[in-house]
Parts: sequence; C-alpha cells; structure tokens
Amino acid sequence: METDKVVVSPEGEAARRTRFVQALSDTFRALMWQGNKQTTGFMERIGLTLPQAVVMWTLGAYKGTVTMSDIAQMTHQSGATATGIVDRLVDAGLVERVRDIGDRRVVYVQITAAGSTKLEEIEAERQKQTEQMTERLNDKELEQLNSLLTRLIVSFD
Amino acid sequence: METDKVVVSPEGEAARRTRFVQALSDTFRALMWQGNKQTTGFMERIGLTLPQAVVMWTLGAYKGTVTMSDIAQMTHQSGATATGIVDRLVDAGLVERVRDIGDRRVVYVQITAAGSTKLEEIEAERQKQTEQMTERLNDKELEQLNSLLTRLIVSFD
DNA sequence: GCGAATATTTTGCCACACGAAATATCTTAC
DNA sequence: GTAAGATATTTCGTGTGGCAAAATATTCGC
Repeated sequence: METDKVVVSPEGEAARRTRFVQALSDTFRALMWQGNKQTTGFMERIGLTLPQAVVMWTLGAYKGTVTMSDIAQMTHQSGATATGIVDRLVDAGLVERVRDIGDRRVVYVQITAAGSTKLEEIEAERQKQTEQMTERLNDKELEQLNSLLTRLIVSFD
Repeated sequence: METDKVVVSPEGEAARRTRFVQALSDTFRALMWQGNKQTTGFMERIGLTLPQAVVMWTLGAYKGTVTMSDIAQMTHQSGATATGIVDRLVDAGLVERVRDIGDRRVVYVQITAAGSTKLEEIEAERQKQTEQMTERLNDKELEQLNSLLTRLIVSFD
C-alpha cells in the first residue's frame, strides 16, 4: 500500500523528539541544581545574597538614574521587597538613596564608591567562574552554545 | 620575519576567547534571570515552592528509602531546613514520616499516593514547558545543546 | 484647592536558610 | 552492664526574601 511508503515511522519521529526534549529537561534540572550549589559558594565569596547581587547588576547596567520602581520592575519584585533589599545594601554602604528635587516622591538609588569597587570584584569573580566552567569547550563550541542559549532566551516570553 | 608568520595575532586569540566567555557569562545571567521568572509561574501552577519541588524530585528519584539526612545532603541544605520543608509537605499530605524499626533515630520520608499523583503532574508540566521553550530548535540543535550543557555540568566540581 | 493618581515605605505574614542547643537513640569502651 | 561519645532529627533563635494591603507623601487634573 502507498501509505506504507509515505509514512515511514510516524510515532518514531515524535517519540524521538520527545526523548530529546526529555533529556534536555533533565539536563536543565541538573544544571539548575548544580548552578544553585555553585551560586551559593559564589555569593559567600562576594559577601552578598543573590537578590542583592541582582540589584547591584541592575544598578551597574543603568548607571546613575535608577528609581525604586525601576529596580522593582527590572528585578521582577514587588516594591516592598525592593525596599528591603536596598535597605540592606544601604546598611552595607554599597548604595545610597537620593530624593529627586523635582518630584519629591521618587527616590534614586545610586552606587557608592565602595559599591563600584564591590561590583568590579563581583564581575571579575563571575568571569573567572565562567572561564573555569567552560574550560573544556573550544571556541567554536562556546559560540555554538551561546547561540543556542540565546535562541532559548528569545523563546521565553 | 618568521615570527610574523607563526604568531599571527597572539593577543587577538586570547581576547577572542575572553569575548566568547564574557558573552556566555552574560547569556547565563540572562538565562538565570528569565529562568527565575519562569520558575515562579511554574511553581504557582503546581502549588509548591521550589525547595518543596526539589525534595519531591529527590524522593521520586530514590523511591522508598530516603532519610532526612539523605534529603538534607542531596538538596544541599542543613537538617534544620529540611525539617521545615518536609513539615510543610506532610501538612500538604504529599509525604509522610516513618521511623525505622531497627534504628529508631532515623526517619524515612515516603511519598504518599497524593504525592505520587502530584509528582506526575509536575513532571508533565515540566515536560510541556521544556517543549514550549525549545520549539524553535530542531532535533539536531536540541541534541547539540544537550551535549554541550552536559559537558558543562561535568565541569562543575 | 480638592480628589485622584503615583512613588515609596511600613506592616503583617509566611517560607527558607543556618548554627547552636536540645532530644532521643545507638555504639563503644571499659 | 553502664557510662561516655557518636549519630539522627527536631527545636529555637535570628535573619533574608517574598507578597498584599495599608499608610505616607507628593504631584497632577480639573
């Protein structure tokens, strides 16, 4: 019969795909797991918690004019949470609050000199860690991985 | 001169590598970020927190004979933390504590029938989500990504 | 100038996360 | 056999992060 020729292995292909996705799903879980462990060590070394580091990165990326609302939005947190995290960064002397003169409701959060130094330390540490993690991959593979992951990120929303 | 031919661009190669690593490092950070946001939605849908889900996964992987110490060790947490998480899973009816008869100090944590059902739901949801995330990648790319990430995981410790 | 909108903080509540102390049990040394 | 130490788990105290709802302060619209 002709259908035998046209459809070679209908379940086979779908199953193959499912198997690949499943394998990747497990890899992601393992990666999340290992990543968590590694992140813990990283955070201990730099002396900040992850949410605190994320706020510092945000400030580093948009130097100078970041409001509390911006932070809450960019880090996907409620304003109340952002207040708490920034409070602790202020206590640590890495950041300071400055009220806007024009609109006295808004509060800018700025990196202090100590904060800048800390941020550089963090970035150096992060770079070092990624280097260590990728030492088994050659340049071509590195580029490939980056490309594939970037396409994954695009798929997120 | 011969050295001109042998060493084409000494700094260029190292710089190229550094650039690749840096790009990947940024991609990782973005991935962690987006992943966090996505995880939040995932957890809301399944009605558990991430630490709770991790414990459920652990129980699913080592069916039947998992002690509190095992959980603490496998999830990289202190015993005190594990106690709290398991407490809440017990409250939710997904898990139960059983004392060892021989050594009455040790406590086994076992998945209940409701817990098994929940675990299946979680896995289905996770599979669905990975499928959605990877829909832009073909089979070959999927395999490639999995292979590269696996080699990354190996490099962790 | 008065009510609605906006930006931030405060409050109250819960989940983690840890070390240290407490509890219960087992093992070893004598 | 029992006292001393080791082991497994929980309890306690403290701190961070997470949110919604209320409170506060300020600006905007009309």
